Amino acid sequence: MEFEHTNRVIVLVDMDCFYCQVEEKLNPFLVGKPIAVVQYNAWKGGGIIAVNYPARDKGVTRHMRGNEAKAKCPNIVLVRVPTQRDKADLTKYRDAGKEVAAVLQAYTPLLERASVDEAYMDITDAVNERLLNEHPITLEQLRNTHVVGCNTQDFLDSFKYEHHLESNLKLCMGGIITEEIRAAVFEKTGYKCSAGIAHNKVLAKLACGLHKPNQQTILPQDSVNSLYETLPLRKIRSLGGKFGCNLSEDLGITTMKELQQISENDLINRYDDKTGSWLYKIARGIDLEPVTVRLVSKSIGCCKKFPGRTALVCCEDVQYWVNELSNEITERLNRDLEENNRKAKHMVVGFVNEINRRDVSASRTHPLHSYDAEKIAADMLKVVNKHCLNSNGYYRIKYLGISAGKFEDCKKGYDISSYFKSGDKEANTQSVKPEYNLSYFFSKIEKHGAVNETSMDTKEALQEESNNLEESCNSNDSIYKNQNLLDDQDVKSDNLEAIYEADTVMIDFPETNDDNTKYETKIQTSFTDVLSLVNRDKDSESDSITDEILNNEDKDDNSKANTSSYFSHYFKNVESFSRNFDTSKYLDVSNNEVETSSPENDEIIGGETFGNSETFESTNNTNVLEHQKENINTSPILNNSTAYFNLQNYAATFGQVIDNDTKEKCKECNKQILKTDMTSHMDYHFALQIVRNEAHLYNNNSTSAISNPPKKTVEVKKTKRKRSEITSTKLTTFLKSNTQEVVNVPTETCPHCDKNIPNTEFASHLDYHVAKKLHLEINSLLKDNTKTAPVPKNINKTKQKPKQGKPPSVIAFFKQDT
DNA sequence: CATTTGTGATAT
DNA sequence: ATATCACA
Repeated sequence: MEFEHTNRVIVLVDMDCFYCQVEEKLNPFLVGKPIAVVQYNAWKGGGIIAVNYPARDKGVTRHMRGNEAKAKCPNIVLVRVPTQRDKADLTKYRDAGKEVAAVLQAYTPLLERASVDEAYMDITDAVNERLLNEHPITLEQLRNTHVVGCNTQDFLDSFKYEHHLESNLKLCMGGIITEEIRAAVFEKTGYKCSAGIAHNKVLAKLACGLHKPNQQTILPQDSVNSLYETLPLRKIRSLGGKFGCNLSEDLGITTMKELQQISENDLINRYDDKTGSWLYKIARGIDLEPVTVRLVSKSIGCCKKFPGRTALVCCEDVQYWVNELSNEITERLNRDLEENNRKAKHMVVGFVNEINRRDVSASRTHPLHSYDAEKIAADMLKVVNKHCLNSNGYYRIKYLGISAGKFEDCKKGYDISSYFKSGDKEANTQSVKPEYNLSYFFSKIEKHGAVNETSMDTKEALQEESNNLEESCNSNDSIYKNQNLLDDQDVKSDNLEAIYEADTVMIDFPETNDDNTKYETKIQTSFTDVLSLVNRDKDSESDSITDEILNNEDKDDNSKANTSSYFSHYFKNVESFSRNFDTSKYLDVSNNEVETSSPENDEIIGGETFGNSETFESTNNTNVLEHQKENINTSPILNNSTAYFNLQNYAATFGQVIDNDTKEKCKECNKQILKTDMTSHMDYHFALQIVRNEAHLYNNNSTSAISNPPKKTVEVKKTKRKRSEITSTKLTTFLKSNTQEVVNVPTETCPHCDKNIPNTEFASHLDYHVAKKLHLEINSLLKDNTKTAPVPKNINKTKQKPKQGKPPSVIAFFKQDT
C-alpha cells in the first residue's frame, strides 16, 4: 500500500555544533574541552554563536555572553571568530559547509542545502534500489539509530511479519543509508552530524532533533501520533516563530495533538487556503514539500548593525562602512564567480535610519553591472544618501546592509588551453582535466564505503596535479610530502589520515633552521597523535600530549612577549616556501585577487572535499600577513600556518580565550589595538613620524589623523578605523608600498589580467590563473545536477500573515542546536 | 546602547 | 519592489 505521503524517504543532516567542530578541527587541542565560539569579544566576552557538548553540559547556551559562559563553566575555552573589515568573518564555516555538502552530494542529486550546516536529502531512489537486492538487515547496520515509538530491534523485528508496513521498511533502509552517509561525512571531513529520517522534510527535521550529538532518528509515520501527543507546536519547522505563537494563541492550543483536533475548515477560515491545509496536513504528519535541488545560495550579502550610540552620523562614518561592506561583498562575489560561474545582476541596499527616535528600515534595489568595489560603494552611497542623509548634513544610521542576487550564469569562458600558451608547461597541465575532478567528486566518495576503480584515476590525477604544480613552482619539500602521501597510501583505508597528514604538511616549519626542524618533527608527531584522538572522542590522553607540545612552545619565551617577532624568527630565512599552497600570499599585494585565490589552492591540493581549512585560517591571520607584506621584496612567500598553529596553542594554554584577534596596547599611543592590526598600526606611527618630521601635513594636531571626528562613535572608531584613517596622500602612498601594488619593484604585466605583477611573484601569479581557470571548468561541468524532486508540487508553504496584529511578547525559546 | 549576521521565502 | 518573517 503506497501513499503519496509515505513513499519518499527524506533525510535531514544537521552538523552538531558546527562552528565548534570546525574550530576543533582547526585546533585539535580543543577537543574534549568545553568550548564556545564567540564573536565580538569586546563586550561582555562576546556573543556566543556555538557551544560544544561538553560546554552545554555545564549549562552554557547560545545567546549567552562569553562572561556568562565563563561563570557557568570556568574552564571553557572561548574561540573567537576572526574579523575582517571589522566584521565577523564566517568564511571558514561556509567553506567547511561546502566540504560536507560535497560528500552528501555523492549520495543523491536531490540535495538541498538549507543552511551552512544543514541539508535535506531525498534518498528515495537509493532506498528503492537497495531494497531490491538487500539481504537481511542487521541491528549492526543501525548502530547509531533510534526509532521513534519503539526500540530499534523491535522495529527490525516488525519486518518479519507479513503485515509490516512497507513505508517503514523504506525508512529502515533509509536509516541504513543514512548511517553510511554520516560515516562518510565523518571519514571525509572529520565532522560529526546528526540526522533525521522520515517521509517528509518537516518530520525529518523534527526527528533529527530528538537524539542529538552524533546520532540519527527514524520517525515512522505510525509513530507520529504518539510523538505529537505532547509535542509543542513550536517544535515544528516554521511554527517556531511569531506565526506559531499566534496559532497557539488564536486556537488556545499548545500541542500538535490539539492542532489535530481542529477541522480543516476552521484552519482555512482562520488563515488562508494554503496555510490552513498545510496546518491540517502537518498535524497528521503529512508534508509534501519537495526537496529542491540547491547547492548555492540565491543571494550573497553582508550587513552591519550600529546599535545605540554607535549609529553612524557623519559622512565619513557612512563612507567608511559603505566601503567596508562593498569591499566584502565584491570579494565574496568574485569568489562566487569563480566557484559557481555566475554573476549577480541586482543588489539590494538596506538600511535602518533613525528618524526622531524611531527606527525606520528600508531597502532599495539597484542594478549591478560589474563587480567593482568602488562602483558598488558609490552606488550604495547614493542610495543611502538619498534616503538617510538629513538636511543638516548628518545621518542617524543604525544598520547598513548590501546583498546581491538575481544570479545569471556566465557564458563559457575562454578556452582553458589558452592559459598554458603563455607558460611553458602546457603538456603537463593539459592532462589535468575536468574528469579528474568529476571522478573526484562523484566516484571517490562512493556509496558503500568501498573504493572502486575510479579512485585510482583520482589518485593518479591528483598526483599528476601535484607534479604539475610542483614543476611549475620550484621544487619544495612540502609538496613532496604531500605527493608521497598520494603515492604510498591506499586511498581506501586512509582518507582521514590523508587529510590530517596534509594538515601536518601545512604546519611545516622551514627546514633551513635546525631548531625549527626539530621543533617541526615534534609537532608533527604530536599533532597526528592528537588528531587520531579526535576520532575516538577522546579527551583524557590529549592533555599529556598537549602539555608536551605546549611545554615545547614554552621554551620560546618570545612567543609570549611578542608574537610578531616570534613569527618573524621563522620567516627570516624562508625562500619561496610553500608558495604552492597559497598563492594568495603573492596576490595579497595586488588587492583584488587576495581572497579569491584561496579556493583554487585548495582545489589544487586536494579538491574541495579535502580542502585544507587551515589554509584559509592562515590567510585570515592578518598579523602574520602584515608581517609578510613587510618582507615582500626579500622573501615574498611565507606560509603562516605555522604561526597560526602556534598562536592557537599558546592561546589554548595561557589564555582561556582564543582570539583570532585580540587587542594589545600600543606602545606609541597607549591605545588598545587589535593584535592583527598592530603591524599596520605601527606602520602608521612610523609613517606619521616621517610626516611629522616634514612638518607639513599635520600641524601640531598629531592625533587628528587617527581620531578625526565626531560625536559618540569615538571609541568604536578608534579600534575600527583602520585603513581609511590614513588620509594624507603622502601617508597613503607610503603605506601603499606595503599593501597595494608594489612600486619601485620590477614588474611584468600579466597577460591574463593585465595587472602589473612584481617579478618575484609572477610565476605564482600565473599559477593562480591556471587554478582559477581549472576551477571554472570544473564548476561548469558540475553544474547540471538540476533534477527536481519526484514529488507533486508545492501545495503548501507555511508563511502566513497573522490575522491579529501583535505577537505575544518575546518568548525566548532556544533551539537545541546551531 | 547591544542576540550577529546571514540566508531564504512570502505577502502585498 | 520591498517589508517582514523564520531560522540558524
